[in-house]
This record gives sequence, C-alpha cells and structure tokens, in this order.
Amino acid sequence: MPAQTSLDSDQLSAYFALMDVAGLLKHAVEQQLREEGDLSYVQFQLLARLALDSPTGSERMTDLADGVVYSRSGLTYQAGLLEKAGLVSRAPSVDDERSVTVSVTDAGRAVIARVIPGHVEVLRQQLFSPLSGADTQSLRDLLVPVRDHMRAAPPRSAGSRRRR
Amino acid sequence: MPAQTSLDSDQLSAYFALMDVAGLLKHAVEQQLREEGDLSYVQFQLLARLALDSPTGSERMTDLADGVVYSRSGLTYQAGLLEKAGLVSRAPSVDDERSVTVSVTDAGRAVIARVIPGHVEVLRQQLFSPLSGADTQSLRDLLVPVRDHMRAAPPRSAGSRRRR
DNA sequence: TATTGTTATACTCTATAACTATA
DNA sequence: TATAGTTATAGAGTATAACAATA
Repeated sequence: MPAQTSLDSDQLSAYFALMDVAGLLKHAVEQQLREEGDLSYVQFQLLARLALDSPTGSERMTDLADGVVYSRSGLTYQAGLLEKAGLVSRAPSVDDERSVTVSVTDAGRAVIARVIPGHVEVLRQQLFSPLSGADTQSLRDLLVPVRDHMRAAPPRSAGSRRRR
Repeated sequence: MPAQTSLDSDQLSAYFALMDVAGLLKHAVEQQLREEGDLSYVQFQLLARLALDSPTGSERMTDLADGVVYSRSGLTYQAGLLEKAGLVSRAPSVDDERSVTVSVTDAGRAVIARVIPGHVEVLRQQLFSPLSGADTQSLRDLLVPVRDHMRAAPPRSAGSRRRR
C-alpha cells in the first residue's frame, strides 16, 4: 500500500468543511465578544482559561502561552492589553524570579460573566443547532484525539523555545 | 424543556476542540504555504477556488467574496496582491461592466501545483493520521451540514452587502 | 437608486531579533 | 549556559467609510 500523494474526496471535503466552519464561527464569536466585552478571541481565551480553568485564577506566562498564543511576544502584547484594561494583573513569581504570574482580577471575572451568555447563544445558533446531542458527542470524540496528536507533534515553529 | 443558558460538557469540549484543531492546522498550513509558495491561506483559498473549482478558471469578485473573505475591501486587497504576483488577472466583465472577472494565470496554476503535495503532506500528518477512513467520513458528514447552516444564516456582518 | 468594486485610512495582531534578568 | 519575559520594529491582514462607475 504506497503512500498516497493526494487526498480522497472525503478527506478534502472534511478539511475544507473544518476550516470553513471554524473560520465562520470564529468570525461570529469575535463580533459578539467585541460588542459585548470589547475582547478579541485570544483575549477571551486567556481570560477564560484563568477565570474558568485555573483553580487559583493565576498562571505563569509560559503555561498560558502553551496552546493559546503562538509566540511569546504575542502573549506579552495581549497580556499587556488585558492588564491595561484592568482585567488581569502581573507579578513576578514567588518561586522563580524569572517567571511572571498572571492573575484574573475581579473586573476580569466580571467581563467573562457578562460575555458568556451571548457567547453561548452564538454557539447554539451557529454551531449546535444542526447537531444532535449524539452528533456533538461524535464531533468531540473525533476532534479531541486530533488536538492531542497535534499538540504532541507540533509543526516545528509552534514548538517550545528550547526546540529552536 | 426550557432553553438552556449554558452548554453541556460535550458541547463545551467540542467547541474548544474544534477551534483548537482548526487554529493549529491553519498555523501549520500557513507555514507550509508561505515557505513553498509564498502564499497566505486566503490567497491559497482564492487561487485554489479558481484553479480547481472553477471550470473556466474565472469568477466575479462578488462570487469569490462569498465564502472566502469577509469584507470586499479585503478581497480587493488580496486580489491586488495576487495580480501583482502575476498569479491572477483582472478584467471588466463582459456582461456587466460594473463587475470584475478574476482569472487564474498559468503561473497561478503552477504555484498551486507546486504547493499541493506539501500541503497534502501537512494535512496527512497533522489532521488525518489519528483518523480512520470512517472517522474522516463521519467528520465530513458532521461538519458539512454545519457549514451549510452557517452560510444560510450568516452572522449579520458576513452577509451580502444588500443586507446592511 | 441600488450594486460593484476600489481607495484611503486606521487599527489589530503576529513574528523576529535583540535585550535584560534570573536559574 | 539556558530559560523567562520584554521591547523595538516591521509586516500582513482586516474593516469602515467615502468614492466612482455602471445597472
């Protein structure tokens, strides 16, 4: 069985459908986030990760960078914007003076809380309304392993700094 | 059954997995397209649509805009870059003097041909290697209806100009 | 009047490379 | 020496609004 040099039609249409759906969806949620919370998608990701995923509401810059932003300077830029808006604070880490710990503020949590209902509504209308519960679960089960695989085998430039 | 104001955990993880996979994949293919063809993803989409999807290799700006770029000025900008690079040509449409017909040149077809193998290779490694043939078909069958639904009910600003 | 496309403009985001400071 | 983060800088992409030309 030789390695194919082209894709079959299922692969092609899956690829384009994936990119189209994600592109349209991102566009829709970015508009909602901008209107209701003055947030970009990346800023929402950062804030949501701190406010919803982290028990302490804090993470080091390096840990935040993994999976949210592609370059460190980009993260510095976004964190700076969030800090200027009063939604996060930054302080040197206690255990390692090189590191910076980013923390959501109360104002940051308030923005997330304010933005979530409209966000959910967009997702419901745009993404989930054509999908049954079983469909959604299938989609999840298909995509989560792909994400894990991609994160495990990063495309060179997305690797950690030590790989360069 | 009242309308929920939050998402269940399958929906949440499907949403984030979708956005993460598409973001990582876009990042990977953009790098490949830039290295091997000096193309951005949008430029690749435009060129591929003309070279692969259109029987004549030509389309009106308005038709190109549908589903590729979000604003008309953005399409003008990208078409200008492609024209400057000699990959497309633009001419007034014969039937409607207001319209502009964009056509792939031979050089444009050559760039697509040069870029495709590496593109397929990235897709194979990043997206398809964790998916069986049946998985790929399932993914396609789940996402194509979502795309159709999104295109049918655009999120306001992505609509055609006459809707504004 | 409505539609097609372009232009001027401003802004956001991202990346590279050089730099500082700590481990 | 290696790692964490910042800064300066430059470039790409996008959107809005005003505009010209055609239907």
